[in-house]
Amino acid sequence: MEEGLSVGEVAAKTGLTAYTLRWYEQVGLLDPIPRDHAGRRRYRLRDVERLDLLTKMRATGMPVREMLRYIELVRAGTHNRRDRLELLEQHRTTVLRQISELERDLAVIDRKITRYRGYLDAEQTD
Amino acid sequence: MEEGLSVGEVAAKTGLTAYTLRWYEQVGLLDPIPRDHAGRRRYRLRDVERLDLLTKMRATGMPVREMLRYIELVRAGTHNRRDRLELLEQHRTTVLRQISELERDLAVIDRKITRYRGYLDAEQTD
DNA sequence: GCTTGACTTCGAGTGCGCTCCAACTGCGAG
DNA sequence: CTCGCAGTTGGAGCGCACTCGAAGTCAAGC
Repeated sequence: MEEGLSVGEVAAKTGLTAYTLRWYEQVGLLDPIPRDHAGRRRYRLRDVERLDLLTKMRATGMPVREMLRYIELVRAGTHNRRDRLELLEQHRTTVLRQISELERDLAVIDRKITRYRGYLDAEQTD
Repeated sequence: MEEGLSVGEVAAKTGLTAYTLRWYEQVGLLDPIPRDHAGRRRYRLRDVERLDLLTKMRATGMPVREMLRYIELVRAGTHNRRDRLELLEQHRTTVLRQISELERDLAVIDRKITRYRGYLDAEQTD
């Protein structure tokens, strides 16, 4: 048994496709993944851990461009943790705003739903 | 003063661009907008009201394709209000799931934030 | 030894939702 | 009367985030 996970295993684990995993590596979101003797990727724990964070960033709407900014900070060393923190906190604020806008907009749709329910109840009692 | 609003006025009101408004009409999200004697669009109250709903649908992540399905139901008459209601309720469920996923994913990012704060506090006290 | 299937690379293609360009028209202000 | 601006059309283009096709390699199972 080889060390680390294959691209297919990581795909299954993260919910990303193998295509996307290779593309993430290509654009620099992942560091070059080590290969086995046959040239196949073996993802290490730290690669998978990074993907855990990256997928959460994506899922909360962070653009790939900004994820890349973050990763470049990570690569640059530990002296810029304040910058990373700031980036994450900014994103956090964005997501919270996003959530409250969703709630606000959903309320409008809810009113429409209520209206339709009213029509249908009225029909019922005809 | 003409009846109704110009495309620019509606753009300002809805936050959509004039380009997008024309495109919505073109793809069928809006019924053909009446024109003044010079061929310029004059949006009626009902057009703007529909846009109010459409923008909330979009903002909550409904694909244009599905908005179109809804509008086609609206155009088909009042006998399918049950279908419209179902579509809206389904979207409601989707949005609620979306919100809770955002919250769940944000929690992971929050943990990272907490970690960084910890590092920085430790540095501070060095 | 051959097949199957998961992997490799590179570059091209896709779907979505706009966004813009070019060329033109018509209205109101100065 | 001219200028500038807001509008018109049809079709092309764009940015994003993947997604796929083609052609090839390798290893394990029958």
